[in-house]
Amino acid sequence: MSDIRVLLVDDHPVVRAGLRAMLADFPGVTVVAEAANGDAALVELSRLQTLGEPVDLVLMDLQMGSGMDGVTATEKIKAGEGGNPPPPVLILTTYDTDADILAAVEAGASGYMLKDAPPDQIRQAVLSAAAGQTALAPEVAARLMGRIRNPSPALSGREVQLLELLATGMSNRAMAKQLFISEATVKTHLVHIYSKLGVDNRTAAIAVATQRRIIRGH
Amino acid sequence: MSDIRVLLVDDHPVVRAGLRAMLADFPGVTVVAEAANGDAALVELSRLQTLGEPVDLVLMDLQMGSGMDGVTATEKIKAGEGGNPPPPVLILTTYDTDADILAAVEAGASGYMLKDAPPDQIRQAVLSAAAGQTALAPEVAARLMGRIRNPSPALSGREVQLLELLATGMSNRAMAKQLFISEATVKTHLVHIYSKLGVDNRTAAIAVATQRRIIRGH
DNA sequence: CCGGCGATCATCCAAATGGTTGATTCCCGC
DNA sequence: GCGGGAATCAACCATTTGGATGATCGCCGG
Repeated sequence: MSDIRVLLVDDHPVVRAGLRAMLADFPGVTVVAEAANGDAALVELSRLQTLGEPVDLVLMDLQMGSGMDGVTATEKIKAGEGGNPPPPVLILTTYDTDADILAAVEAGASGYMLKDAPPDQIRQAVLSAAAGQTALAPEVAARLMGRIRNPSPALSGREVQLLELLATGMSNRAMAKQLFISEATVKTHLVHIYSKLGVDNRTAAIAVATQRRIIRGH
Repeated sequence: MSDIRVLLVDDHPVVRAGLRAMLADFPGVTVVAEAANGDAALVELSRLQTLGEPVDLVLMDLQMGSGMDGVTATEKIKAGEGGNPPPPVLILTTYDTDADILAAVEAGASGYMLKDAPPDQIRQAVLSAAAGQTALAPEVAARLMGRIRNPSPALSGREVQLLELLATGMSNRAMAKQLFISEATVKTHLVHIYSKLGVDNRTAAIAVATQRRIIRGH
């Protein structure tokens, strides 16, 4: 059986070097190309396919300093824009906020690992994802489990989106413009968010959402 | 002349592997130890010194998932807690926010590089820092310049205190009670805070203050 | 095919927040 | 001792937010 052919996507040369070194120690895995962002990744994907050297797995960061972000790139890859058939996408990133995980999974990612994971965990994830299985970091899996077991009122995708804008300090009007909806709708969403989070104003909502890692607090 | 002896400090195994691989390509540089956080770094430093194998340079991330953060670790290293004489500390991190840079420089860091820097830039920085010189990433240098030209007004202690309560989601009335002052005073403070931070509402103030690390957002 | 939920919008009203002006006290530094 | 900044408070007014009610539309699952 031939090696798993991996495409690395990360905007940090240091991280790419680390993954390259790490994957070199895994038997059965070969890094065939690298890219610094989503745009470059799509280019690499189709380039490799036209060469008859398809990629078996994309290992990608979510946050990219410049160019297309990981979620968008994942969507495009899964839509077949990088050449068919689309390879599994394994997300390897720094943060484990609900919003990030949800977005990645919805975009079609096959796995979600954290960069502080030990090499062995990363190895397992790479092999699983390449084999078409789902690979979630224990922390991530636990979070999703807790979310299912706990009837903690789940925020809808739109509500999380609102929360994220909220945390940047935008007013209702600004959010309405940004999302192309009316202020009335923004207010409706906010009321729902407040009741689900058990708070009664926007700042408290941000505090709780940040604490529960629903959104990122950096 | 013997090699520059480097201690790597980063909570991500992937990043450590990347730096290790990268530094291995630099002639005259040897990685003698690694640590996942500030506490471990201090232990390593004194351990190596008692072994008569002192460290010439500490290459450290600012954000560490667990344990002592980079700024605190830098302070302690410079205070001689890792064994004397304290080695130069080169910060290699992801973010270039004003507060981060300031804090690192004030803590005594000899340099501040970004992880998305090309290997060559990192190599230069390592050599400079080990030679006792200051090494700043171009982006960072530019930012510091802009900061000196355009200094932002400092918040008073009371104002920071207000901000902290604000970030927990408290209303003006609640903060007034908590601080034993009137709502009017709370509002006055808030207005001052807004103008100093260049915002016009409380959520934006929290966003800016969190980003600048005036308050902690986690 | 029907019920429920998410997303959208409207209206009305009460409460909180934001902005302004002006004033007092205290303390620090020149 | 005087100027200035920090901290305190008041009164007023405009704007924003919060809360309640009700409604439409589209989609998904039983």
